[in-house]
Amino acid sequence: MPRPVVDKKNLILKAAIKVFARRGFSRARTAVIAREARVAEGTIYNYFKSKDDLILTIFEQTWRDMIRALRAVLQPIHDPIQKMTLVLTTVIDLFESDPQLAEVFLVELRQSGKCFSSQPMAVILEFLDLLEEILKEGIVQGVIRKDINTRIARGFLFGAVESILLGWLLRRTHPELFGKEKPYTLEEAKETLTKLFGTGFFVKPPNR
Amino acid sequence: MPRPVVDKKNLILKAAIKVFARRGFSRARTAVIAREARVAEGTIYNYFKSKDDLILTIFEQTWRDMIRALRAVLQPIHDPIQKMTLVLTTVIDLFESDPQLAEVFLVELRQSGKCFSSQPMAVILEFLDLLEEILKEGIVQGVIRKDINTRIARGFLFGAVESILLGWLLRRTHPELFGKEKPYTLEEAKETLTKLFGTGFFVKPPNR
Amino acid sequence: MPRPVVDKKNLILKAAIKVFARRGFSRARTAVIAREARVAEGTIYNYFKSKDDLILTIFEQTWRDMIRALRAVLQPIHDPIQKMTLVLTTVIDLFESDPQLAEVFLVELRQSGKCFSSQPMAVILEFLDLLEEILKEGIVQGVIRKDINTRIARGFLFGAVESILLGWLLRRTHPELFGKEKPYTLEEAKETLTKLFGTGFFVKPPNR
Amino acid sequence: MPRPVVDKKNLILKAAIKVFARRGFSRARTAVIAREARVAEGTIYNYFKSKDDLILTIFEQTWRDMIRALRAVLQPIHDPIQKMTLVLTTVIDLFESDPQLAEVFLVELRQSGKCFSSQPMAVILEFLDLLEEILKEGIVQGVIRKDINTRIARGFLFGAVESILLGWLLRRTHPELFGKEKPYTLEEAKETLTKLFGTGFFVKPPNR
DNA sequence: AATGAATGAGTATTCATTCAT
DNA sequence: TATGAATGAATACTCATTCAT
Repeated sequence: MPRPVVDKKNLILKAAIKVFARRGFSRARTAVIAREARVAEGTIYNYFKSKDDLILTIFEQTWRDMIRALRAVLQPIHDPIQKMTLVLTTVIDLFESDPQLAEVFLVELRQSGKCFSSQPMAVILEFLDLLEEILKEGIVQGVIRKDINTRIARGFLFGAVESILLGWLLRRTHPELFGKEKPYTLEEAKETLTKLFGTGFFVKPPNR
Repeated sequence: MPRPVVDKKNLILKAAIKVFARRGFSRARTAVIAREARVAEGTIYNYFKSKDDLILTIFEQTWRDMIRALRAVLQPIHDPIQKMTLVLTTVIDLFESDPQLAEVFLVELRQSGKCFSSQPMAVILEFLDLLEEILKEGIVQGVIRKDINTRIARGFLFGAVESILLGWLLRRTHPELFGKEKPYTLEEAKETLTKLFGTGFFVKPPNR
Repeated sequence: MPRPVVDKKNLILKAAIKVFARRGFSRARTAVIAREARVAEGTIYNYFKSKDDLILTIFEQTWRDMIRALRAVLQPIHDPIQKMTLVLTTVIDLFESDPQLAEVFLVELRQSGKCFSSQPMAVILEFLDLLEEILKEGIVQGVIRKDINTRIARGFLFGAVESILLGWLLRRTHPELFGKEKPYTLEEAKETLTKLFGTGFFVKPPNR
Repeated sequence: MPRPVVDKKNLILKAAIKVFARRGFSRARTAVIAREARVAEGTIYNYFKSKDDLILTIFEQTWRDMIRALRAVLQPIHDPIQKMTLVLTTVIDLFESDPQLAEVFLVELRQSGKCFSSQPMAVILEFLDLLEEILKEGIVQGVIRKDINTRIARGFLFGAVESILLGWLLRRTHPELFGKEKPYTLEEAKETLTKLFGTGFFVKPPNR
């Protein structure tokens, strides 16, 4: 009855995040991931189907965990505005706290050629659904304007968050691209997002 | 007077767009691009440094042309709101008119591993600068609220456009991902964008 | 009295024959053999040194059993012609009764890279010796011509049997290779073998 | 207009025969074949689909050449007995003159897992057809007995030749397998073959 | 400029075998 | 004996790029 003393699957996942962030997806070698995880190369394939499966699992698992956690936290809140703010800032905070994970999600994942296949899209859609639910609640409660297509609007919110994170990340990793531009903090970005989200989506702007 | 009877560089570029859209960047073979362009494999390398250079050139050239055209059209217009609307809808219209180009920009480019390197970022930044200029004009003219970081806000606009286009494209290419969702038109998306942009950014929302 | 309830070694051997016949030697997976035998993968290695050892053991054991059985049956017979006929038809009958075994011997064994090594050759040589003994008896008794090299002649007989069986097997497994050829039965083949073995191809043999 | 100064395809084929004979098919490395042929590894794949294709081509081409040459030589001969003798001895002589080729055909080919697929079988069948034609001519002319199934008989002849060659080859490459056995020459083997082919094993053949 | 045969660096994955339990 | 998770050696093949013509 051989007992896994340690959770090898997790070990490999952690190692993969590190290596993907360091070298990029396509330049990351499975041999290096194995060494970093202190397992044999073949062991990776006891837990994952392929290198693609590895990055897709990282993606999916992180989002699923986040969505589950969000739903729990959202439960007792009733104000849709507060809910939306919580969701958006939570996502940003997660990636701020783990820039390697952010790198993998925003940059490296796209190299895998699978990033728009059904597996990862399913979880993204789940997140988009969460956003849309909140928008709809807001409409019902009369705090969100009702003359918008929520399916489209949820995409804007997602796009805005991506844009914030990607801008922040690239300024960290490739500052030379931005010349002497004064950088901004994620705190500022969240504020701006909240303002624009708020006054963009709120009912009763001047004369509507 | 040895004028090239045909513009081979352009021939290659067109062929590349077709093949990238059909097979994806990494699965696209330079040999196939050459065949499609009816040139020898080596000829590609008389005009382009590498396969990466090929997709990056497509990217850059398209954006530069678009930015140049936009600046020309924008010249006589003074209303920043009108300007911004024109910019955003023009971008959307371009990709709507050439879905293969959209595929290459939104999906395939990301596989190249160079998509966040200085060459393509420079032109994106140029576009972002254009957006920011308009925002600043709007602030000066008092029609855009001034309590926002324009550097951050321009990113939202860009992210929103990307999100619209990617959603539209994926619904075309992978409808199965979206189940029975009722699709939306780009026309609807532009309307929603204008509404949210407008009432989000305008001065004099309720009590500010 | 810890008697194994079942003979695992034999279980594994039977499973291996099945899998080798189904997938071919090199495409046969030890994991599949283990599953088929309802033992753990490692258990195979309690009984066999390697995958090669497995197929070689099948080969060797089958021949050894056959040779032992043949010697017993041959004992009371004195006519060399009768003996030879018995030997050849017995071999053919064995494989006819177990086509999977035939597949393994005639086709799969050859993939192992060990099929001409000393272990399996030893048993083949033992069979060839048996054939040669009979030929020599025939010569002594004056019923087999004495102007032939028995070492060479025994090879012919073995080759003829192989050719019969291989032809029969391939017509079963790959009928498409033979087009519309009318197949033949092993019964016919045995008859032809007996005729040609006895008196050759020529009409009116010259004067020996 | 790049001109191949040397026939690379042939160079590769020759190198492959050498390496297959030296190391065996499965232990032969494509890198070594390339080095031996003084071409790049990739060049092999400009001429051959795979490593399997390489050995299959060697097999097929040699047999096709032999069959073509045989048909030419056979043309003016009318005596079926003479024809058959010529065919069998020609095959034996070819392999005697090129033991590496013999090694590849009799031993290494079998490791490829493709040796009974349609491509190589087709050419073997062509050779078997040649043998059968001769047998049938002999029957028509009344020199070959007509009470045999020629389809089966041709297999015996092929099997006999294989057995001669394999015995001869193994005695060269693995003499230890045969203990102190006095070896025989291919000359002796051909004689024995001719005798047994003609008149069989029996002394004083009965009355047919 | 054009050609296309030649190049060769580069690696994910398999699976027979082991060994701690 | 039995287990099965862990191991890691081993390698054919691709394809972007070059360069002699």
